[in-house]
Amino acid sequence: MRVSQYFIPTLRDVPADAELPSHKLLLRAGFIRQQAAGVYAYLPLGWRVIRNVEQVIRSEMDAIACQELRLPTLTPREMLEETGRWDVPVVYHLQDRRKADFALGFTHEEPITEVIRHSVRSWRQLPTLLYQQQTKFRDEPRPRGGVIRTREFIMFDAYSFDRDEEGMDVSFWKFAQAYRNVFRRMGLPFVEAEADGGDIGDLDNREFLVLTESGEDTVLRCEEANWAANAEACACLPPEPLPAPANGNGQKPLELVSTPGMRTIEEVAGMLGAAPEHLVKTLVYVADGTPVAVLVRGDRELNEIKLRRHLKAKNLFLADEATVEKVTGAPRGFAGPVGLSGVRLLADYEVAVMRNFITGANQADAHYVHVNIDRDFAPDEYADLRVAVAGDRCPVAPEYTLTEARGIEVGHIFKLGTKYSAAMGATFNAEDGSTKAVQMGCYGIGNSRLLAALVEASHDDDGIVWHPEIAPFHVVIVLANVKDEKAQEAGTALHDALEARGIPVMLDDRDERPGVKFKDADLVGYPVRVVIGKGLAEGKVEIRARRDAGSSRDVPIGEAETAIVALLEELKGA
RNA sequence: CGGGGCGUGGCGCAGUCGGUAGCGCGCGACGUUUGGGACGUUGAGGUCGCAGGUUCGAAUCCUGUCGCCCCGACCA
Repeated sequence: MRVSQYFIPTLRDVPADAELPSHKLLLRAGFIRQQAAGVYAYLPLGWRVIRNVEQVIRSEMDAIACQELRLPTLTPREMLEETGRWDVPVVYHLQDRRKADFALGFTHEEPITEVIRHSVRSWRQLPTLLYQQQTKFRDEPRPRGGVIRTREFIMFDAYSFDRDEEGMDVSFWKFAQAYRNVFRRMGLPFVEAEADGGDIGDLDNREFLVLTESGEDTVLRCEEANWAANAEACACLPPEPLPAPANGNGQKPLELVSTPGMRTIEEVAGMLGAAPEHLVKTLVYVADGTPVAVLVRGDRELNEIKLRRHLKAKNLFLADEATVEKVTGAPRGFAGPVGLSGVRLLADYEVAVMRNFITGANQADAHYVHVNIDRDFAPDEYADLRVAVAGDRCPVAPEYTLTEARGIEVGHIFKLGTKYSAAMGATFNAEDGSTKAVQMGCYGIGNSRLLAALVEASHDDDGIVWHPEIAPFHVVIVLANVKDEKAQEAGTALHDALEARGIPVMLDDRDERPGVKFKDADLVGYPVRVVIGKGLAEGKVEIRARRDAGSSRDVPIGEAETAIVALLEELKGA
């Protein structure tokens, strides 16, 4: 391929609305263009990377006998109503000319289960693994970060169907391994993390994240134990009990203090000269219509996912001012556990070991100091309810502490059990003659998001640095001076030789100054750059790896082909 | 949905006491140039997001509306 004939609209200036490095570079290097918020066109270079990603996934799916198919993008309303998902907020709805309702596919559990329930009758047909790579539509409240979070995106989604839970387990781990292979082949540094399954299923699930500053998710890691979890799902161990003070129980007398207008933890702590961790905040939530009060140490965040799970609540939100006042008898900012009645009172484990702390007094402009559990109040129960943070003990190896990092979720795998098969009647005849619901799993990779994650993970000040496995082209041959006929001949010959070997190669034959071509080569990120220029007089060409300017070396033109092939092999391995 | 910011040639921007739009890059032509985003000459390209309003006159003032970005909520 020749650069002069290829559509590579590179930009010198960064479009003003790009902030993330990946977004800037993908725009500047001519890989993507925006059409609307969260809606992007993939230009030839970007599309080649997407196709390479698909191809890597395809080959790993072949390896586990997972078969590619193609489900419709239009999903009939009735199908989504079977599982109660027609009204999910992110679904795009539309009507045909007869006023029949359809959704644009936002995920495909229903359509795939539809296929299975009509075609799988016997245990002998299971397990079955199926996947597709297709556009998904989700009306995201806030698209962001270029191609990281979009409303229309390309996704790999796979589904497993098994006879029983053991089989589902086997399929789940097959996919986990396939995912590792996929990301490794792309040279992508990733972590596997325990995660929250959201509403998709609350069984086992596992996230694959690329660690990068600009990630949307917070990951807590224990490198010693090789363990990680998404912060929203990371368990917190109950703290060690405090050592008993020498002088009795160490409790000071309860005291009511005036704190006019001091509502936030910072304000109260500041006024009373106490550290936030000596306060306990009392949060009032409404769970399925019933108010509950929750205690968390002042410097901690309540984890709503944990609370929702603990309460087994479908609907959970922070109470409004009026409800708070009704429950506590005080305006927002002064709620406390002392004297609180008529409401279920939960406390985070950490609160159990606190002594002489500060809380709201359930009256306007007042707080209690030296509050103590049992003496002054008693929670109905304790639970793990706070958000985990760096410095916490590792839940699986408590002798180590967790560190925090940001990550982009690029893959997520779930065990579904019979959630969808039961709802949709996907059953089969088991070996013992009974009728059972199929055990399912679902598995996703954000292909288009991966494009951004790959760039976030591999770029420098000059541009993108592609791994050969997914690079749009492996090699660029730069003709320093196109007017030089000898160089042209040599470049064309080398180009043709590499192409004949099946190596995707680009010949930069534009009538531009060399500097322009070098800048573009760096920006686009070809793993290997060959320059045919001054050295040709001595029969030499320059070869260098994009990732390492210092790797530049001159080789005799006759050895260029083998040197390039060897360099590509080296780059693939590392 | 709440908060903040921004809409002016393809891209980046300037242009508010209101007077009929400018700069850089890019683009076309010609010439010189050719190892890290060259230079000269010349040329094309803009209903100033849209709709109302105020005014003799609006990119500029007022009202409304649409779009885009960022933070948060949300993220099946």
